[in-house]
Amino acid sequence: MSPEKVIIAIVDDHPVVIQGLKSMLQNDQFFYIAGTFIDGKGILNFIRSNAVDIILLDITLPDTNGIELCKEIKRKTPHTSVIMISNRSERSIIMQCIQNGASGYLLKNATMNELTASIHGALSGNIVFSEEVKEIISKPSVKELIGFPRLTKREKEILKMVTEGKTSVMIADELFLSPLTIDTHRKNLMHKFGVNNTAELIKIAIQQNMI
Amino acid sequence: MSPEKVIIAIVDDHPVVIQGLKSMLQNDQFFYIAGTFIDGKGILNFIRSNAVDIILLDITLPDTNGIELCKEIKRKTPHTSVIMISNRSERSIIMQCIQNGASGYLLKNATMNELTASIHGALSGNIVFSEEVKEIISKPSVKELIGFPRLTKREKEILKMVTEGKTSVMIADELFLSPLTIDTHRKNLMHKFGVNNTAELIKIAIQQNMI
DNA sequence: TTTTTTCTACCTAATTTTAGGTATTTGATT
DNA sequence: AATCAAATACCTAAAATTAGGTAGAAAAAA
Repeated sequence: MSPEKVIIAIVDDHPVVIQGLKSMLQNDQFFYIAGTFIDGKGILNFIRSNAVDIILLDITLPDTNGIELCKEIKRKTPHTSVIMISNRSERSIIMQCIQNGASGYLLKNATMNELTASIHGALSGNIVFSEEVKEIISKPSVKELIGFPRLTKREKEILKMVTEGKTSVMIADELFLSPLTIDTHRKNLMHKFGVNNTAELIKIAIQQNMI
Repeated sequence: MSPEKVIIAIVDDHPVVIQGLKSMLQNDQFFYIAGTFIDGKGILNFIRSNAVDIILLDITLPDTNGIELCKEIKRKTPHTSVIMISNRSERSIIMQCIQNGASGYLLKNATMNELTASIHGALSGNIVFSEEVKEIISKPSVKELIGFPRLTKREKEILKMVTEGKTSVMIADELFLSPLTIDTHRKNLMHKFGVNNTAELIKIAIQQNMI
């Protein structure tokens, strides 16, 4: 491998997509595909001992979600650029990825030209979007203008359990915590979302894809 | 092209997926890819003047949905086998496809082996599924067995207001009813859905698109 | 190392929901 | 006219949530 090549890793749980990306990128002599992975564990393990320039990362993965994984990758190897490749077009998701250090966001219907252009763009330090994504982020909806609050790990965990219909006592049992602690977290969650009861909390959480 | 080759067409709105399928199938000397299409119009037009053995068909397409398209294809060219390729794993969707004449259903995380095996299987007149799909169709979910309950007009109205975060008192005020009446309706709603609290009620209602 | 955030846990009290019922009235269907 | 589903309203009592705090320990960031 000549040193001037761009080292690329692909993370996607769909073999077809991996194959597609690989075959698209192999046409370009400047790209070298160092590895392909079907889950988060695989890529995290790989970057511990291998330098990678670009990671093409799917949002939905079997063992974790791409948004969290992106954060993790940027924390461990900040010099690696992450380009998200997803079929989710919700603005909130795109924004979260950028927040977590992603250098770009492409929908899966992106063309080959968009893909290669994005990689070159990301290498130059730009944040890159496919055409469709650009449109989505350019017009924030009224709802999203408020922005959704940033939740802690624990809060996300408890929010999920609340949407599953579990009571504070049940959650406390499951997490080996005091029910009073769960109540505090619920209180904080409602305060962050600006709502007054569980019903609104769940509705917003589902609408914002936070669960 | 030698006549004994299997003539294949691919329909998917994601260039990456098309590329992936193509590159997977090109390794097999018995397969000939006659065309790739990103929408329903394209393939319908193509089969008017070209014989095709197998169509790999995505569920989600820009101009129509794969389920209807499958029906249309089978109506026009019954000798062509359609294999659905989708990332939707809902039992109801899979069943509809089979109903509409599909010869198989693969999830997008299917392996290359599953793909080629499915094509050969479909050519032999079998209906083929990837492993994961087999599991899904073998065990109907509890939810689907029960089916979702029939709600009365009033119940739907109150369910909607509950999901908006309104308390029984607020709803009662708005509808000029006793709060106790609202409680009864909520009780009946929960009973019909088989849940124990508002959280589960809302989650199910949203998931079933009842609100 | 210092600072800040997050997680933990408690207090009191009011409000709301949930679980068992029962029962009358209204409106449609037979 | 009789019947049945739907809508209304009530009873009691337990369980759960919500609102207003405070505060120490642990973890992460600066």
